[in-house]
Amino acid sequence: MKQNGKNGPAFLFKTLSDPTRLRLLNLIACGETCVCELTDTLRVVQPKVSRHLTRLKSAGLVEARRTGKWMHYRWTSHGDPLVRHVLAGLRTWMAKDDALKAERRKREKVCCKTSRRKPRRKTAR
Amino acid sequence: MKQNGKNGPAFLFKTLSDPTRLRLLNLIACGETCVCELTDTLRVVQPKVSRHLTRLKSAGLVEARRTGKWMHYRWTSHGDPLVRHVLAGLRTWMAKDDALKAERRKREKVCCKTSRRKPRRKTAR
DNA sequence: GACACATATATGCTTATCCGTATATGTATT
DNA sequence: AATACATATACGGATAAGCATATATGTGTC
Repeated sequence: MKQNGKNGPAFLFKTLSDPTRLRLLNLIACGETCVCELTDTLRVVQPKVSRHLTRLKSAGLVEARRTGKWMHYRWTSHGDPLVRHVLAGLRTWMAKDDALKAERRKREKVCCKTSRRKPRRKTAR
Repeated sequence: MKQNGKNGPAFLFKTLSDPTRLRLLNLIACGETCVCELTDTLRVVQPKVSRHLTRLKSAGLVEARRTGKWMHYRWTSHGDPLVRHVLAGLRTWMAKDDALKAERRKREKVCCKTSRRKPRRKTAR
């Protein structure tokens, strides 16, 4: 029932102390998101995204679901009270931040292979 | 009049990611506390306590007041919304933690040098 | 008041450790 | 085999611990 990662506020806050992870949480806050979408939107190399997602999951902040090759990440739905509380405050803060707002808009423009058409070629840029 | 330290959630959460700093916040949560009381209760060397308190202050989590040789630290009263929100959640969590509860009780037993001169000032929450 | 001295706290500085990143390689699905 | 994602390793930068010392205030003595 418990996640394999460490618990306690120190680990939670350390997980939240990385800017890249906050950017990831910001995008995932809009809804379930696959890794390629995150990589394309943030222009961050995929291994880096993957590593941070693993950390977010071990802290109980996000959950993952697999469909074929794609991993879909979403905000956790049944975290402990402190996690839920902090996430709520973070959502409020992120809604107001201009840079994060821009990335959320950009995410809408990125053509994700899972949700839209399936271009045979890789998504360049 | 804003704090000189960095702002933003990444810095805030990083500040909260250290166990010693959480222990300090836990003791200070009970009311204004001087440094000697913190070192005696936690059995942490004074320079270490001092550095962590500086960090907590730069993150806007605590405020300091000087009376003579003694520095009194207390939870911040006018932080930004995210700080206030996170502190509130943290207070709830800390109230339930057994180890922290024991340290709060121990703090009451520690004879602070300032207490002989005048009683501690409890701050309203 | 000027001085020496004690106490409370802060700060340099060095060392060790932690942590994020980049590159490369491995695994799984189609 | 190609694609999407994960992990392993090495490395550089950030940061905390430890020790010594500096600053600041208070107290006593003259």
